[in-house]
Amino acid sequence: MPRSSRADTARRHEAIIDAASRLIRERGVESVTLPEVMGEVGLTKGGFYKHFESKEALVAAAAEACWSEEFDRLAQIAARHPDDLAAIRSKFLDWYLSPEHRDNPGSGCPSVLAGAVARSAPDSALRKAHIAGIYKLLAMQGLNDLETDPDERQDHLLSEIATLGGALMMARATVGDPLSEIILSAVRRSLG
Amino acid sequence: MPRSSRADTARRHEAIIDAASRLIRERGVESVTLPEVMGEVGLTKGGFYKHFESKEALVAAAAEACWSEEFDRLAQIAARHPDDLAAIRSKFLDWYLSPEHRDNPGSGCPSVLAGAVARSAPDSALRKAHIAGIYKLLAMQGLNDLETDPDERQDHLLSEIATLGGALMMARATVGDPLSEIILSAVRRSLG
DNA sequence: TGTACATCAGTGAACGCGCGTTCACTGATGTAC
DNA sequence: TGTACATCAGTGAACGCGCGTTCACTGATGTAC
Repeated sequence: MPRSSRADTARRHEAIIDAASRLIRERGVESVTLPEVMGEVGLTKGGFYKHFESKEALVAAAAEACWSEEFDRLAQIAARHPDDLAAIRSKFLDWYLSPEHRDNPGSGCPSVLAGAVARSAPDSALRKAHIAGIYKLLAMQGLNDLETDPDERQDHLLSEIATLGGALMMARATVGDPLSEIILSAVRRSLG
Repeated sequence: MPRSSRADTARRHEAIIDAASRLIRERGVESVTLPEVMGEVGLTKGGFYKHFESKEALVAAAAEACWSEEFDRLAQIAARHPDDLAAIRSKFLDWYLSPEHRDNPGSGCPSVLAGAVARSAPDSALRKAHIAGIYKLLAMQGLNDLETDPDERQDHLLSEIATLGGALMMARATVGDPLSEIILSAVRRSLG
C-alpha cells in the first residue's frame, strides 16, 4: 500500500494522535510502543516517521489532543446548562468524580499525564503542551492573569483543581478496595 | 567477589530496596532498570535474583520502604511538637507543599507512585502495599474504620489528602513556570 | 481532457541497543563434627 | 579450637525479545504541460 491521498493521510495522522492519546492515558507514556500505536491505526511502524519526527513529538501531540478533549467536554456540559454556572460546575464534578471516569482513563482528564510531564525535560514539548492546557483551563474559569499575591478566589480555584486531580489519582490507585468509592464520594461531598 | 557474609547480604538487600525506592520515585517504575539499581549498590545485575524473585517484587518492596519513610517523617514532626496537633499539621503541610519536596521526589511522598499502582494488576503486590500505606496513614489520623455513610470529618480528611497529592503532582508538572510556586502557596493558604 | 513524470505515504527488513532473566561457575562464609 | 565440607551471594556471559529509528523500495497520487 504505497502513497495515500492527502485526505487519507490527514485522517490517519489524526487517528495516530487519537490512538496515542488514548493508549498513553491508559498505560503510561513509557509502556506504549510505536508499533502498537501504528498497529491500532492499521499501519506498520516504518511509516510512523512520515508523520512525526520522534516518539517524543507524538507524545506532545497526544497531550494536546487530550486537553482538547477535556475542553470539548467542558463546552458540552456548558452548552447543556446555558447561563447556569452552578449547574455546570455540579455536572462537571459529578462526571469527574464518577466511577466511569475513574475506570476509563483513556478518554479521561489530562491530569493522568502529570507524572510523565514532571519527569520530562524542562523544555520538552510535552511539558509546554501540558502547562498551556492548565493555563487555558484557568482562563476558562475566568482566571486570566495569575497573581503572586494572595487572592482568595484564585487560591480556592487552584486548590479545587488540585483536589480533583488528587482524588482521581487516589481512586484509581485503590480500585478493587472499598476505599476507592469512598474517596470519590467523600471528595464529591466536600466540594459541595 | 563470591559469597558474602550474612550481615553484608542483609545490608545490601536493604541498599537495593533503598536505591530502587529513590530511583523509582525520581524517574518512574518503567524507566528504572535492574542493572541501574544494582550498579547503584555496587553489584552486578546477575546477583539481583539472589535477592528478589522479579523486578515486580522489588518494586513492591520499594513502595513499602517509601511508605515507611513517610511514616518516619510524620513521627519525627510529631516528636518535635508533642501534644500540639495543630503545630504538627502545620509543619507537615509546610514541608509537603514546599519547593524542596517538589524538587526531591526521590525522598518524597509515595503519592508519586499512584500512577504506576493504578496501572498495575488488580492483585499486584505493589497495589496491596500502596493501599496498605493509605490505610495506615488514615489510621494515624484517627480514622480506623472507614464509613460508607457520610461523615464530615472523614470526608474532610480524605479531601485534604487528595488535595495535597494533587497539588504536589501539579507543582511538579509545572516546574519552570511561575504557576508551580503559585500552586504550592495557593494550596498552602487554602488548607489554613 | 489526456499524458508524462515527480512526489511521497507506506512497507518491511534491518540497525544497534538494552532490557529482564537464566545459568554455570567461584570461593569465602557458615556448619558439623 | 581446628578441620572438612556444604552452602549460597555474587559474577559475567548469554538468552530471547522488542524497542525506537533508518532505509531502499514501491506505486498510486498529485502536478505540469
